Amino acid sequence: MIQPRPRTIPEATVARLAVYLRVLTALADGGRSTVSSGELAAAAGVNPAGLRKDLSHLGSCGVRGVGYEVRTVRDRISRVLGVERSRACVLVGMGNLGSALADYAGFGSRGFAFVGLFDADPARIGQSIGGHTVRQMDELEDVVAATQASIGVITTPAEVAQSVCDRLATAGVRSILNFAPVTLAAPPGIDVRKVDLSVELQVLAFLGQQRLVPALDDTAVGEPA
Amino acid sequence: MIQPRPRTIPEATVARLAVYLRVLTALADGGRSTVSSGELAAAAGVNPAGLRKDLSHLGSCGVRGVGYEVRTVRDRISRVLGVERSRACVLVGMGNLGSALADYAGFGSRGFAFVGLFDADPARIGQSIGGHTVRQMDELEDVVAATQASIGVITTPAEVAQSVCDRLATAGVRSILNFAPVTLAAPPGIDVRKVDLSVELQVLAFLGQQRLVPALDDTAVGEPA
DNA sequence: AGTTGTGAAAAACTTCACAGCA
DNA sequence: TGCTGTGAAGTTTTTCACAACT
Repeated sequence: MIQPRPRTIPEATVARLAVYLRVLTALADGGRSTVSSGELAAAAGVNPAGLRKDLSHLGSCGVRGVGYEVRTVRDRISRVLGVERSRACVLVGMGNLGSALADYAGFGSRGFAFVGLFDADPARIGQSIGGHTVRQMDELEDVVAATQASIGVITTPAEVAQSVCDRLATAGVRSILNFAPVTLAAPPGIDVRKVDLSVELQVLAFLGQQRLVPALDDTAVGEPA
Repeated sequence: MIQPRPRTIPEATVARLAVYLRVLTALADGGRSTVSSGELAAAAGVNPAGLRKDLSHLGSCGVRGVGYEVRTVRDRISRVLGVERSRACVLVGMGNLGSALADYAGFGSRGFAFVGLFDADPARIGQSIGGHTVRQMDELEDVVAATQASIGVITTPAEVAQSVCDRLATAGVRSILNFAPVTLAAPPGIDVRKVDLSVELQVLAFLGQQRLVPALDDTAVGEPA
């Protein structure tokens, strides 16, 4: 039984492919035609062998002794990641973070189009952010249905995030990116991914602190000096 | 105080501890005195056995047959994560995202204090965001030195992120959280952590698309067109 | 009974090392 | 020669299963 390419690409690989795609796009724009795994890996901050293994998941297309053809690999990653077709996203919660996302041009070039911005605060409704008008929550279901939006982004306060999640799921969104600092429960079949900025900072702080400790080995963790 | 425990807590565990801490804080505020690993795990979105293993890294303190004492575990995680003492952070790049972070109250309660906001754009200098005044880049080194800031957050455009990173590192910052969509090179001993919002969306989109595909099995991903 | 703490098994991921090919 | 592609080894992380304890 021949199964040369397992149909599933590891999640860790997918995340890195997105990074490679960015680097390759920049290289292609700069007129570069080939790269070696070493150079590409350095630019992406990963190990060269790992990069080669990642690329091998897309039925890889390097040339031994030479390297990878920039545009070929770029296009192949685009195709696998589905960047080619644009995906409709709705964004709920137009506070500072929501506004920042709505206004960030980088998403458009990566195949994401915000087709609806929503907020519960009447003061924000009607405002224009990143070329879109903020709508009231009532319209959420209709917009999702009309635009076939498949992705929802939640940037609301934590208290309402779950109910927004429920509404998005019911409305037909299939993937949710959650910035609210709560763990969301979603029906099976709905993919929820969480980005927690405080957690990132805390991990960073912990690692930084840990780097200093191994000398003073047995002083307990929290001794104030 | 004997310390038979290995001094290193796995990074994956650290990230989850931060999540548990949030849940425990909410429970404590709600007057709850004990939780089982099952309930806590559900609230944090993880597997109960994994949660127990995570907590075991802090010399765990559950009661068999009963569960964990909410405040005890909360305090212990706080101590290990170093949330108790406040950490000085500087933030460079006061666009939408930078402003959102500066204005987010959640950081303060988690032990992070922004002690300096910086931007290169003269139009932004002097503005007040989240109770702090935006300063010009010239002052970066002085502020880092004066405040002993150990964490730097980069929310600048990609093009200048590397130079900001270099300046932060030279100024004495030891950990950097990078939101700019580039991979930064930093001197050894400096910890860089990256949050890439586009990558998160792309992974989400890929996983969503992948869920639909397994039917059409052999239409190859990489047919050279 | 009910729940923790943890060794041991399993899975996922990373790195190494080198064969294979241009 | 130089660089890719990949099996194999190594490491980390997750999951399981159950003894230990209240």
